[in-house]
Amino acid sequence: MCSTTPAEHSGLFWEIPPQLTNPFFLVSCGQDMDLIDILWRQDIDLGAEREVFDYSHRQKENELQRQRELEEEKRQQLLREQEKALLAQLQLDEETGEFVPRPASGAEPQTSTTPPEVTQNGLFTEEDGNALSFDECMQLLAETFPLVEAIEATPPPVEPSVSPPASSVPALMAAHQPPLPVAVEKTSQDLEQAWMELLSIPELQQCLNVQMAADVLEPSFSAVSARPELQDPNYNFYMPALTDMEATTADTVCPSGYLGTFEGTLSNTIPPDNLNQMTLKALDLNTNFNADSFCDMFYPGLMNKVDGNAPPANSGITDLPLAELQNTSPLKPMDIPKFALGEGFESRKPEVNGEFPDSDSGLSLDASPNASSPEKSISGDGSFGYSDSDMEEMDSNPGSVDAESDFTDMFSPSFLGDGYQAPSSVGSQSQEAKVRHPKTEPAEGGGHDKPPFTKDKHKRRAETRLSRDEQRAKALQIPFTVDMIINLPVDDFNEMMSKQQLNEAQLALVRDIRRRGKNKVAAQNCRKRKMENIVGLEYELDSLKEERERLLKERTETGSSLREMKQQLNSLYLEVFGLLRDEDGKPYSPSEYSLQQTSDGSVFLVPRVKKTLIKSKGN
DNA sequence: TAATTATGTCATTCG
DNA sequence: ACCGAATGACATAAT
Repeated sequence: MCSTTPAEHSGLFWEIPPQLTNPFFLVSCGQDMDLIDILWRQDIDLGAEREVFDYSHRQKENELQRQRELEEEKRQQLLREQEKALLAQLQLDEETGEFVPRPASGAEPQTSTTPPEVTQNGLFTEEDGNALSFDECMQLLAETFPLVEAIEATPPPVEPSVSPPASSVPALMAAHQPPLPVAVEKTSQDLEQAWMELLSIPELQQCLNVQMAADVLEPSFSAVSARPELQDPNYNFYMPALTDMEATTADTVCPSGYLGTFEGTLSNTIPPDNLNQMTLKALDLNTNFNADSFCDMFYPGLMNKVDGNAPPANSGITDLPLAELQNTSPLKPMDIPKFALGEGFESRKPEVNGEFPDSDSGLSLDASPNASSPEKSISGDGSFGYSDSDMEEMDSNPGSVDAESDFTDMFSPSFLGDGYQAPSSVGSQSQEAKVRHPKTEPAEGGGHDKPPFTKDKHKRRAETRLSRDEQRAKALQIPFTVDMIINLPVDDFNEMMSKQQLNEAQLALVRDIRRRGKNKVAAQNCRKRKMENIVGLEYELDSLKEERERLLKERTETGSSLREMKQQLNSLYLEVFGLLRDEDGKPYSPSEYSLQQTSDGSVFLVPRVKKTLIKSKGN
């Protein structure tokens, strides 16, 4: 019966009795005669005999008695719930966060965990007919007034574009109910885009993280965290819901005006005591449409923080809360993997595991393998789980290097473990090289970057990253900076090492760090020199090419000049020879005479005949 | 997706 | 013989 729990109706939808507006309810619920009973009892002036409504007095009396019993039971249950609501806010958060039925109310059959199908099929038993009546009412109401009622029932008019929680509910319903107006989906899409843009703002993410850190320690979230919808397209609703959820506790952090809108609408409609109850009920309602999405919508922070299944692109966000968790919570480092693995998180997808930032720096990846294969947990496993992808994920949080460092520091002791043995430097390197990459590939391959965060990912590529050796040094708690280890002169380095009592693993690591660091610098210098050599050679090549061109040009010019001079000489010769005359005043024949110049500059006319004679004699 | 580039690392040689 | 620099070769990430 939908009208048997006044307290449940004291809130949002009380003004709209579904059983009166929806004929389907009367039919499907199968308790129309009970309703008539009630109506008859409530209004004695009905003017008609009871027999008009009843099949028989006997049946009605039985039903009436049963109805009274149920009402009494409901009333008691309500009292218990109200007591609990007044007891502690924390408990209420717990319930909403856990998404499970209220623990104390044994008389309450099924509420939030009731499968949606049960409430929808209309096959009410007498017990869950009462227990689910309000859910049914909510569903019917939602079906009858999908969007309008949800918003209009809240007195202060809320603008959909700035009220993610209010409008996201119908959006989620739309995923399950095709008859919804198209405008609703469009609105949700716009909201999605708007949220993507909003979430891409680092400041806003940080703002959200601060709040998330405050709720990290909420004890009951395992049921929420275990769900696998990491790629849920409704992820965009997480953060709005998060802000909504946390607006109740941390209004001061998030400046956005919409944070309190949904809260405000509820609080304006119902008394504060019923607020959480109403939230729970509304939650039940929406489990019919998209339970996962709705859960995510209301408890995103918990998911992000606890199970480490934060949407990968959001990995940068999760770093900070995790780090803060380490600092603020009584949890010990070793508790984290136990916590993550033992409380329902084992259902995580494998690739999601790798996606968790810092995961194999001691949390999830290396925590469990540690026990099974200790030798891999030594420096051999990429030096305590630090790998290229790890570095990438660690550095993924812009400006949170400190947080990451704290994180590493927190986990290093547990990482070393009792079975830790000093690796030989050579062995550690080779083994490290073997193990590191296969382990990181799944993490890389399992990326679920969401569009809003791709910019972050690109951005963080440019971030300065802690080198692997720096991470290793942190992991082994080397008391020196990598810079000192590498750049100190030999004497100073030896002196520094002698002052500190380091175990063999630390010594080996320090030696490797120094060797690698030196070699890294040497390689850089070598490459620099090589490049300089290449540049110098290229410059020299250009110079030589220019020289060659110049010489070729000069040779051409010289040749042409030589030809010109020869031509001039020939002309001069002919001119001079033409001016010569013999005793008879006749010109000399060029075939018989020629002009020849001696070394002292004198010019003589030499008869060619002699020449030919000499030549003939010589022959 | 393939090609190219940048960088880190190891092994080896050189001074 | 030892040590550190230099460098070739390779692997991997980034472009």
